Amino acid sequence: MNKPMQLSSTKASSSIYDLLRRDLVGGRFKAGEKLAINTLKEQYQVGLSPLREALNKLAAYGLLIQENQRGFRVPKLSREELDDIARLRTELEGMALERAIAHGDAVWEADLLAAAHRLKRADITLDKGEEWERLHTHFHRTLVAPCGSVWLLRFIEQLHDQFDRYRRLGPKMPTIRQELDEQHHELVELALQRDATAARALMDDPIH
Amino acid sequence: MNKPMQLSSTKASSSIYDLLRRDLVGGRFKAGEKLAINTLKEQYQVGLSPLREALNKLAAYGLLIQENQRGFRVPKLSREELDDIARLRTELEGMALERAIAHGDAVWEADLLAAAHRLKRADITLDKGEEWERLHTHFHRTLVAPCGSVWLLRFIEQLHDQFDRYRRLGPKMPTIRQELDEQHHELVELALQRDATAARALMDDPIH
DNA sequence: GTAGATTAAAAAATCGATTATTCTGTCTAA
DNA sequence: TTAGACAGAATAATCGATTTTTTAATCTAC
Repeated sequence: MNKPMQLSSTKASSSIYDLLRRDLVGGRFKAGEKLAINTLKEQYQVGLSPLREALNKLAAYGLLIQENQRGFRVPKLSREELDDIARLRTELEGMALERAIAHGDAVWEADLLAAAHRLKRADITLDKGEEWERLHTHFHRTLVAPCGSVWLLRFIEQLHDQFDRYRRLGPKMPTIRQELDEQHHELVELALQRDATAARALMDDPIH
Repeated sequence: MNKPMQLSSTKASSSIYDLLRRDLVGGRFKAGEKLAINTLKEQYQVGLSPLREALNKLAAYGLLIQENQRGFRVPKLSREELDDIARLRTELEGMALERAIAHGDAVWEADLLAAAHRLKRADITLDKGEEWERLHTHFHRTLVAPCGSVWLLRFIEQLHDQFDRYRRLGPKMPTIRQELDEQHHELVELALQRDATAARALMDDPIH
């Protein structure tokens, strides 16, 4: 009972990484913007070393561009890249969903129903916001979780972040929300029925 | 004529990253090994900051594990992960090859022939070694280059590195070389004939 | 003897300051 | 007027030292 037993890591480097990642994906930086390290240092109240290490990781992850001797920059958006990301994400998520349907057990079914339900509630209650984003991410993560491939999940996560950045920074599409509701519901139905073919076909629909 | 005009980046952080990546993929570290930062610092003759930034990038890339407050570790090998990597790599390369066959132009055909030829020469001449590895990598990179998806290429590269690490660290398979020769040759043939289906079928063969 | 506490040594993470590079505005020569 | 050179300011990258945390070894109470 003596040890404080710190449950979550209090490492400066990790937490600044999470914060920056959230803000980059959340579109709180302009595309193409140059990051002023000293400004960030003050804004996030961290030292230079942890900050630089976080920026390096984010660059390796693809949320930042690291230029030779001139610091870090937020990647520009392009129509071509958005298409690339959306298409590849569709294909990889489809692949993962097929495998998840083949391997997922009863616990998965329960988790999936729960995630879908919570998302639906949030859809009705809240207009938009961080909470909805969190639940939406969680739903998609749950959907493909038992696919059995750590690397596939890793890539999907990465593409998800990229896609979200485009969704937040790019022009808004107001009608998406309702279509999303129905698609999510259908996906759950098909997953529970283990209908891999139909689920994959639905997944190939670019909006989800 | 005054400026020294440094052609290649002389950034400590970048070069140590490349070196470490090469050595990790090349199997010069034991799987599961803990990296002693101070030892690395001396071995590679770099400062602490560039070294740590490189290690952070490698962790984000998946060639190192970063543990809470206890430094960096070389990932362990597991049969399951090898299967995961090999399978996913096969699927993604197949996907990329299909697209490359659809989009590749005459320059690609020439590059591909050249890369295949050089690889074949190296196969005959050199027994094994860094040069063969370099040419082998280059051949596979050329094969999928015009697939049109930056992100797909990025993931394939990543999986390629992972697979190579297993190939270098895991138990050796002596008969692979010859099979490789033939498969490479066939792949070129099918690519030039634009036979996507057959090429993909060949690609699905786990050894290549 | 053994579990748990205590402390010393080792290592990782972070900080503050220094060095190297790039950027910006001004000047000069054609 | 303008292209190029130059100097000063701003910024990025790196270093050396300090702080924090973990690991290992030893001790103490039961």
